[in-house]
Amino acid sequence: MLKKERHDFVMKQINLHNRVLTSDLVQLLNVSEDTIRRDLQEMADDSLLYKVHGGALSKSYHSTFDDSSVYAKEAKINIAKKTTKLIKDGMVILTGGGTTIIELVKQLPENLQATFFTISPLVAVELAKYRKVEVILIGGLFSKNSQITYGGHVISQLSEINADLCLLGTSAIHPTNGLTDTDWEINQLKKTMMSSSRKSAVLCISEKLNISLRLKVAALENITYLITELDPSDEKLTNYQIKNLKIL
Amino acid sequence: MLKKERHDFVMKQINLHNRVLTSDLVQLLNVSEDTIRRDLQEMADDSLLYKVHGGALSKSYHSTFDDSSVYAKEAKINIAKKTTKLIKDGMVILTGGGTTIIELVKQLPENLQATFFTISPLVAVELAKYRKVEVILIGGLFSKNSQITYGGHVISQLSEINADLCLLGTSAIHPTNGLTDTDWEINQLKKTMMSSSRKSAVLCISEKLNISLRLKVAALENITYLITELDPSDEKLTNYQIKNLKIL
DNA sequence: CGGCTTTTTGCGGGTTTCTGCAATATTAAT
DNA sequence: ATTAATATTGCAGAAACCCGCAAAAAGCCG
Repeated sequence: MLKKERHDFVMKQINLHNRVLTSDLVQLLNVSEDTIRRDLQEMADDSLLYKVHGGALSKSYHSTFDDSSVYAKEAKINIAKKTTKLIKDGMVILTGGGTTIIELVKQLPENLQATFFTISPLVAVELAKYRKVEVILIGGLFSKNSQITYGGHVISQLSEINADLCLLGTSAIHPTNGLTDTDWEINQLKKTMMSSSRKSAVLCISEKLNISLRLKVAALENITYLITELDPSDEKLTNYQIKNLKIL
Repeated sequence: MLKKERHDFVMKQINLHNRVLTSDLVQLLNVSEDTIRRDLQEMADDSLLYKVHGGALSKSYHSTFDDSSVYAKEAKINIAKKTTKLIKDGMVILTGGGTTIIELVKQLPENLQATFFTISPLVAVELAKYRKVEVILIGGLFSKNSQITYGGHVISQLSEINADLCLLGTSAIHPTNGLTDTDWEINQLKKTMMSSSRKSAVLCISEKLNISLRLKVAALENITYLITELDPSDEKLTNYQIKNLKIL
């Protein structure tokens, strides 16, 4: 293995995962730690990556820190962390799009082994960073607004899936009106996704609570998990305490 | 063993394995290390390969990863601008993935009204910025390496399309061996895409010229346009001047 | 053909690069 | 504060490299 080949390999890993661990590289490339460290050092000198204790990070990842533009990021990370507990090895999961879901994907455990169906290209790209995760992107018309695929073709493919868990972002949720939305297409998609999954989890920042929109997606009774950044005992959630709905 | 013969031998090895070791060549060709080194040095001067400590690497291999920074980008923008002239309102276009294609999409005229089918989520996201462009993302298994969808499902959907123009990035192109690739899946995809389109354009930075890889995608005769950053009259392109292939 | 130049090739010896080891210091985490 | 993981530093052997030289091979010309 030539030095340059190692460097290329490292770059590939970094572009893929946004980070590398020294110890992983030692195993993968079968050389000593010193060699890896020297490699990383050199590449850092060429400012191809950002070296840190234990490995290295993607340069772009650090400089493109306008991730902060994601609204209510803290809350979403909190939600994401709770949600990961629902996800076990071997599961088949169906997901929509949205920043909340993307945040969730970033929080998944490194070695998760699962199958994800998604209608969101961005979620697919993010999921692809996990080695043991199989990603199936459901194709169809591509929506400019919501950055997901939609239309009859998508619906028909979704309806053929049999997933363990369905992860949905939220437009609005209300104690009596349940899950609602404004866009008819998205409404259809969400309905289909829920009926294709045994269980469904609704990821919802607290601001979306107690809002009701025009189109009904599902009644509270048909949701399995409601996940917010609040403590499950928070008083804002008392109205949602019904049988069959687990609040996390 | 004449020098020229050695050089040819080295090129063959490099096209096959993407790399050679000085020590291997010494054994295989039965000459001294110095001779090999001199050979590699000369070939590197002619920029036929990339010389490193211990051997040499394929030019294409090397440039795939990290050279996407500045120099290649200029070339890609140049290619993109030429390619936009092929694209007219009302066309149905099929595209693959890759940075060259992304660059192209960024250069499209603001008010283009066309239909794009693509297997690349990133291309889809980029295309979605154009108001009058309809984007259909073809779904299927999602490849972690190449960031495109692939597999039987994709192939079967591609084969149902009837496009006006097919835009392909290039792994390697060669005067006699035509368009080639290393990955079997991608090979299949490109073949299908070409047969689903009336015309096909190959976007190719000049570094990828005169390189031949293992799997054949198409003969030069079956390509409609070859687009590089060079002037069409550049001598590097003379070997590609055949009937039916328009060089831009 | 015989001398002349040029090219090619191998060799010796000195230099640089690469890589792993060991001892020591630093950092992260509990 | 203690411990385990990770970094740093210097070193040494091996491998690869570079440079100049000279012999052999090939080309050139009268």
